[in-house]
Amino acid sequence: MIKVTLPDGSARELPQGATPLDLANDISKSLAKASMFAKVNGEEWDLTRPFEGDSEVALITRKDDEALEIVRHDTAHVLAQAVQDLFPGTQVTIGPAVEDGFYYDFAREEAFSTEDFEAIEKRMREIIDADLPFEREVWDRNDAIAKFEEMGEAYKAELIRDLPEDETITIYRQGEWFDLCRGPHLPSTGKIGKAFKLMKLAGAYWRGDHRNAQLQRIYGTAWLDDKQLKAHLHRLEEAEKRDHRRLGKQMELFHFQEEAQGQVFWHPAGWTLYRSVENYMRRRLEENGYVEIKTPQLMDRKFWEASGHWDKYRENMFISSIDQEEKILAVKPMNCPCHVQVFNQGQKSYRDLPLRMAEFGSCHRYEPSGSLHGLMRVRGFVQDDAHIFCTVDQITDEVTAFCELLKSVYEDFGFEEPRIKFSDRPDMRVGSDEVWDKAEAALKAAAEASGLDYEYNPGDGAFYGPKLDFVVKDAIGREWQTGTIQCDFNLPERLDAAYIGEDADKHRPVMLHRAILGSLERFLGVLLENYAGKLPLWLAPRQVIVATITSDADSYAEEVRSAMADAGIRVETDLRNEKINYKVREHSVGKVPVIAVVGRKEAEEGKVALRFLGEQGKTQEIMSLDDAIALLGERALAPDLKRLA
RNA sequence: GCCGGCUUAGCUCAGCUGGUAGAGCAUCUGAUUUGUAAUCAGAGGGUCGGGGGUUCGAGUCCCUCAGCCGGCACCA
Repeated sequence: MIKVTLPDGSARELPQGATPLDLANDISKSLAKASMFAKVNGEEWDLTRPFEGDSEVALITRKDDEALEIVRHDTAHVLAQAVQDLFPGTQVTIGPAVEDGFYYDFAREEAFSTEDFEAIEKRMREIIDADLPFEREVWDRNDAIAKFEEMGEAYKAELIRDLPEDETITIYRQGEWFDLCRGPHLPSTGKIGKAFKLMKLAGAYWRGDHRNAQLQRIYGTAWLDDKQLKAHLHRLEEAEKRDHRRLGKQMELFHFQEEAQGQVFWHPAGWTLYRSVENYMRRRLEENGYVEIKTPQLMDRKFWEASGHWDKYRENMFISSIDQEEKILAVKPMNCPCHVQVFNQGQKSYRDLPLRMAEFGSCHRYEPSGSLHGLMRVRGFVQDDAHIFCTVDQITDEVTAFCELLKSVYEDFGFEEPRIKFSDRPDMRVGSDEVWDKAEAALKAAAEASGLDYEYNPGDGAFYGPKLDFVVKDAIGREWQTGTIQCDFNLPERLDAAYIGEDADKHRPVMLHRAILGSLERFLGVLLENYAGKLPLWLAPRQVIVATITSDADSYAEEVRSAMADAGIRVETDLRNEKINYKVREHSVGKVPVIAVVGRKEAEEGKVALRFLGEQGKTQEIMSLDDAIALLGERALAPDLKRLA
């Protein structure tokens, strides 16, 4: 007999060779039915895998979050079997569970088509209906390699070869078909259910390296039941509606065209929004002790060579030359070398530090064509960039102050707290290891002093220093980096930045590269998606539409518009010969936050009827024009100005 | 950049196996003066992404280029 202990501390005796499933059945039939897999002494364990002696056991049921992961992983196995059944000669590679579903990467000469999905899904359902048991087998390493090679599964053989020597090689069978897999799996394919759907086809490099062969990836989504699946598909549809590219068109904010690939044509409404954000940011920077500068678009390549950008990013830099001159100018891909030029003018003293130098810096980068994505990834963009020149001792305070400012800005824009990543030295970098040790230690200490909750992202730092990145999510869960702060001991050296210390000697300052919004373009994209286009009053390009009910109210409407405009409200009239229903609908669809309805009654009484977006069905607020102006004027203030008021 | 898909009116999209293009909305014109999410009627609008080919004939088939979309890779 063996003794198993459950999480609540209770213990049971089971015969030798008993499995977690036996345990579950011993407790109750319903538990056995709901169980998906087990954790035995902390290790993930199939329900049908016998205990290996006395154990501590936790049964994971459908209610647990981890259950979904198993279902997805199992669905990936079923997908692989279905594909190999239908398309002989296709090699399998890897197929993990991911957020919302799973994928499987296949190697096959011919391309799959989404038209194949129907047949594949059908075969998958057959495999699930067959209720094939998942059977775990431990194999000898060399036998496994030989077997997979014999089967023509070169990728699988390579995977096994690269596993650590002491790793137990397990394969899982489902009927005739089997795959190398660590497990665990459900007891049988029937337990997976059918709440899955193949979603999309994509290319993906073997082991994520573009120098390797490209595989064909099939993405699917999988859930515990149809209701969850439907809900997920519905979420995707809703997310599509708040795609900033679609909103940009609907709200006439901006457009793109192929003659200026990756660059934005801002329309009047979009530019109004852009300026609201920029002006807000400018005030926040000023309030926080920054000075603002503006530097050239084109600069001699020698500065980029000195900084190291030319070596690392030459391929991604636009250059400019002119017939009359030999020299090559680079269109600036970033602002730091320019800021060092400003810093280097005149002699700086330790008393000047920390010097916080900001620029709404317009930059251009030749981003790979496949990476361009609406406003989120462009070739021409503006950063709310700044460089803080400071001493080593000042790093912690400056990082802390920066993080505080960033949090406050994000709050003003209505964002949840962003995810934070700490990235250290990359393989391709400048500077000695000693300098990197210093920079990483300083940044980490500062992050910890600021009480940041960050994840470690090894090897992903900038080539000149480690960084903290701030990441937000878009409408369909894709993540975009916005803010950043980077600790740099290298560029001051390479670009010869210096200040005179207390000791009257020359010293190198540390540069903290930092941005809060990152690229204004990207931030606006994220902002639009975050609000699904329904921007708060202070950001809305058109804040109020004065809509008339009959033409009798035209002159009064103009009076209202003019008074509101004088109070600084962005307001327009709609005097068209249309029904009020029509106007209300059109401006609501157009995401105008406030519609001021005026008819004969309002004109006679000097009032307006305010209707607020997103409050459909709620009664309008009727008030005097003066009260309306006071109310809207106050509500339309940017959050920082509201705090001052 | 790589893999796959898409590109038809200002916008959103139909157009089967090849027989010289269609809807809704928008626009314009007229009528209607209207009380909180689409008033009615009429009209105009397209070298079907560019180039090349097959064919008696191409929006439809083939090649090629570009852009966009979805991933991957990249992201100072």
